[in-house]
Amino acid sequence: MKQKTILLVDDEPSILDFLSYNLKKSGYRVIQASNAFDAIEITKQKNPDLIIMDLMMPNMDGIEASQNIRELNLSIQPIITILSSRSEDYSQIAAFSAGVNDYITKPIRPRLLISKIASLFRRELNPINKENKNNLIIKQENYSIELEGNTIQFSKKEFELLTFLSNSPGKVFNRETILLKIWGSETSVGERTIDVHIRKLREKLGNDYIRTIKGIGYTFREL
Amino acid sequence: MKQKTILLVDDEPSILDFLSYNLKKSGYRVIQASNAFDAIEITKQKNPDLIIMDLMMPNMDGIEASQNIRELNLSIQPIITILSSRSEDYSQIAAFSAGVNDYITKPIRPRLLISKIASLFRRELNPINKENKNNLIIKQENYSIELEGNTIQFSKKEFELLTFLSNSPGKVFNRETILLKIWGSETSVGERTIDVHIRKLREKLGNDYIRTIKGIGYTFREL
DNA sequence: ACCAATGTTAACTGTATGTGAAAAAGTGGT
DNA sequence: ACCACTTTTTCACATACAGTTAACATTGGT
Repeated sequence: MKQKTILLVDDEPSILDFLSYNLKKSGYRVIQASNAFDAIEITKQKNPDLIIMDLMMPNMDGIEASQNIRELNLSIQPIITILSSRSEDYSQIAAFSAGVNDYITKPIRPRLLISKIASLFRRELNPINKENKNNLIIKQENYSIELEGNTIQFSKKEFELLTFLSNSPGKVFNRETILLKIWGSETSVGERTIDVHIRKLREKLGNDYIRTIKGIGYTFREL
Repeated sequence: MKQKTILLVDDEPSILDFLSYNLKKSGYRVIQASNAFDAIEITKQKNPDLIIMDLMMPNMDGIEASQNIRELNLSIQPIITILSSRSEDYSQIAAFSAGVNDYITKPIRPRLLISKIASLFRRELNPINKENKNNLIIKQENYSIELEGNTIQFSKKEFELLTFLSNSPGKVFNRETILLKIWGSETSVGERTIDVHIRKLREKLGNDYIRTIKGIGYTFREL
């Protein structure tokens, strides 16, 4: 699926560069900010999947910034991780209540960081159900599924949308979120496009699987 | 009392053996696993009382494994303890939010470990029952509610109103406040609209949850 | 017992979504 | 480079439903 975007926030350029280099090498898209205010602005505009933010910064510290970001009430909440030096680790409790998801202490070991990030993202993926839930078997390989014995072919977009929804049965996704997750943050495609794809899915699956929550979005039927 | 079963999970055989020896000597039944996947399987099958798991393991780390185990929703939740070396202690926050009960740092002092385990078993009363207080579970992401086991669907406005009221049980909100919070400051919508929505909520939930305080407003039942 | 506040029902309406068809963009073979 | 074909997106119109209103019924506090 879509490449993950990470926002780095630190007032020390050397740390920004060091982290940036390591993260890019691992295939992430990286955005940098040198202070908390920029970080908040960028978060609004770019919807990063993960924010790694220094604790000590001039003007506004990472915890305050984190709180501000949570208060934006974005429909897709970024994962927020705070960087701190060992001596500052007393503030972990405050951090947690400010909406921080994780905590990393300096000095940073690149390999540990990368595996930690991977694990954070894995944890974000909701219950993974490629399983046979109600006769519906999803075959990743060839964009097809088996429904009550019959194999149904899907196009790429259809398949992505279907698996995205069905990976979190019951959870309601708004259009904004769907666009971001399937199309990515760059693309600007009309919202009605989603409807059309939903319709195609319903055409193939029948009307029982995808439900519309008017004013909110779509959801894959629970159970 | 029944003999307690402890599941040890570590990729280093030497640690497994070392711990195993000490625990068995203290009268515990010990099962070993060398990776997280096996650990999850064994947990399903053997229902250990306590799991002691290394933090750093290939493929899946202890915190992730812990989360996976919690998500199994076993009727008897094992106590989960994470083993980590001193230098990794930044991850404690992530650990606790993943359902880990305790944390042990290497190097391990056998006598300390044994007494710690004993104390863990003593406070065995799992306070992790945030479920069914008043049988009503609000699933924010699904725009749905579980009431005594049944899932009930709500429309957007209904859901907003319900969550607003139920977030402050016992507190009485007047119509003005409700309008402001749910409809916003701009909109001018007749006051009777609220009544209609309240009625729809009561239709779905029964009359026991939302109470009218005549002349003042509405309140969600306390407790 | 009164009457203002709230309950209830059904009809109305605007807007979000459904739908068909056609344009645009992508893909692969010759 | 071209064509045939598939996928994706757009557009224009139809429809359904959530949200609202209005009209009437009922309640409960003074």
